[in-house]
Amino acid sequence: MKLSERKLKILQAIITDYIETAEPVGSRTLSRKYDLGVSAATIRNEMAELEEDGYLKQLHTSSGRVPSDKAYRLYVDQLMESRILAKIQREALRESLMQKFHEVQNLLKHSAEYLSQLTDYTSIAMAEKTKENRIKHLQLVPVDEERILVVLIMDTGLVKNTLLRIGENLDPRELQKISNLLNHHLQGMEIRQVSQLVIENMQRELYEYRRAIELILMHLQEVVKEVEQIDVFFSGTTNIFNFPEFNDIVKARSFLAMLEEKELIKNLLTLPDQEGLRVSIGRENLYDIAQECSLVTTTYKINNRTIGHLSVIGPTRMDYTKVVSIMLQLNKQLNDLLRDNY
Amino acid sequence: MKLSERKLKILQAIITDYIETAEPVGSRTLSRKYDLGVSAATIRNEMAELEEDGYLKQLHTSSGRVPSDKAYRLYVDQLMESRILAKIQREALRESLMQKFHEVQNLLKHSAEYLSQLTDYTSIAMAEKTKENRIKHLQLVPVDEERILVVLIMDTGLVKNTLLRIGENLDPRELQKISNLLNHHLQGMEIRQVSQLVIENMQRELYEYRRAIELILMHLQEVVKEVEQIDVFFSGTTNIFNFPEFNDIVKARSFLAMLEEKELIKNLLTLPDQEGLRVSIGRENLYDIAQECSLVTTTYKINNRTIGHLSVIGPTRMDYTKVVSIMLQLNKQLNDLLRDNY
DNA sequence: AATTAGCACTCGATTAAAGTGAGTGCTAAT
DNA sequence: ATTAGCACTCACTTTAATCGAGTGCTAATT
Repeated sequence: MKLSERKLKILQAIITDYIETAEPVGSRTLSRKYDLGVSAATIRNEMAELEEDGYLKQLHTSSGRVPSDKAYRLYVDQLMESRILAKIQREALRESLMQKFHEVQNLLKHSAEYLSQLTDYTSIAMAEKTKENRIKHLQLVPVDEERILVVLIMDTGLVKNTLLRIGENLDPRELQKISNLLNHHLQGMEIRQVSQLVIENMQRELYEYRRAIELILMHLQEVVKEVEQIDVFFSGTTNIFNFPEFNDIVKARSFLAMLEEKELIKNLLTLPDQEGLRVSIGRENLYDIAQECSLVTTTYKINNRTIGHLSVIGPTRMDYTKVVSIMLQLNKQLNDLLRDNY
Repeated sequence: MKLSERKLKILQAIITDYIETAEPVGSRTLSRKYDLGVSAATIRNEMAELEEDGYLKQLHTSSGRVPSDKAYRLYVDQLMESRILAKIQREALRESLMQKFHEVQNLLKHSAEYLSQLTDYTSIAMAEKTKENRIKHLQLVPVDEERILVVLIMDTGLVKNTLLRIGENLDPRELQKISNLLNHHLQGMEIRQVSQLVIENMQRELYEYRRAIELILMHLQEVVKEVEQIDVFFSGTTNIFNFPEFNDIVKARSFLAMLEEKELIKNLLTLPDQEGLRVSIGRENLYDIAQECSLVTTTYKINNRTIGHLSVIGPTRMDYTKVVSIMLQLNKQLNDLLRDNY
């Protein structure tokens, strides 16, 4: 069942108008505001049919109509035309990203900040759990007589450093020796894979430091446990107050409460393994609280392993054109950066 | 002008009741609910005088009365008796903090999480700018052929690591040599103090690596610039929806918007250089938007240098007794931890 | 002299009723 | 097939009426 050219035109006008005004749109407004070449009465008839087909919804008998999730889906898939960001804006973006690139862990976070500024919606940055990350390098750094700093570099660029109070007083040369041994045995492994056997092997090899080795490895296990917590960052959360759909305190509250549920956010962002950019609209989201929201999400990888997601979340009445354009741009720039640096 | 015993008793009852119910309290409720030994009429007369003295406010002629900031101040300074946390709770807290202690940077953040959970208010963790931090140790770690990891340890326990793409291919021994040189010259200095002269000295000393040395130092300058941004973390922001005073969308919005103003938050938390615990009530805060809020703030130091602040923020009608008790406990535990580890 | 009971009064909050207007569906004319 | 016309619907706004917790004042009581 395909929609006629005219129905599409009307539907597009309705969606555009509703995205702009957040008010249910009626036939009269439509015929006056948009040049559709037919009268209000005709539009009324077409609207009735669009409603039958599930593209429009009426809040009550005597109100204008509002696009359904199905309509937004059609809009995103077919009607919308993505704009290209101005070149200046593009280059400013690139500049800013470059500057923030020193610390990999913060890249997503900073990107989220730009994203919420550019789109005026709320943005989410989520770093993937590092469960399956492999050790790339491990370094022991002396801090003072009592303590060392353990620096752990993963293959996805994640760097984790933690203080460890070590009983013995080890000089830098000794530490280097232990570092070398650890690197030799652990490189390319997942930390959780490190078995008792491997530990014993190492202890045998450097018998005089067997206590230190044990301490360090116990410590690493704990650190990894900590790292496995989901790391979610938000920007522009108060932007939702700009949207009439959240103007009621209960809605606003439940939106903000939703953001605090890390598990839920994680599931919203990671759903199917889809390439590039994903738009999920309203009831397409499996959680009740998210069914009046839409998300536009992109996924980032290093070495073909997902390192995180970036997402824009807002009401289903979202300016998809704007958001998608901006995210496509950002996606491109970030991917370039990641490719060049990893 | 001192308040009579009876006035104090009445005032205390009013504050207690208002903190509990958030409703203006009238003379009748008061005489019924609290055993004050006098009739409602007498209370009415006393209340009228308390209002004259600025301890109570009336929203309109025929409403009950509400404590003023002045009343809260009196309450916090004289009437309130801080409870002691149950021993079990105390030990659970200690346990949790210990576990999160691996990374110094995250300690404040995690503390804030506990704080908002325990108090049911919003909590703020703020790390001090590191402008004046001194370099404790600096380590160059090889990552692969092209890049090294620069690990910077400050005397306040802050650790910062950043990737640096370095042109030359340096083997670990060479890197160690440069590390040593850098440490020798830079230890105990503030990064911003590192002058061109120092750099030239080092370059002369290790002439063959002069390019690497320059690169690293340029890089450090940039990193420090980045670190100087204020780092603020919140927990339990949606708790404010539990308070009737923020039940109106405009108030809730402006509260949340206030939190997003990092500069403002910084000024709220750092005001006077006061030891221990500080309570600032309503209009005592210099910013308009914060004048309906109270903050309870503690400051943390390492080596007598401030490393950060922890704060609980909520309506002036805050359960000061609860919040202050909890914060005193946490403060003690954290200080113990910091003393033992730094 | 201090305390208390009694009472008229105030004023925000709640409820009820009336009025408004944008939008619809249907019918008949074009 | 399209459009003008019209009666009808229903959320939203406005106005009026009522309610009730709380006060201040006065006169009686301790």
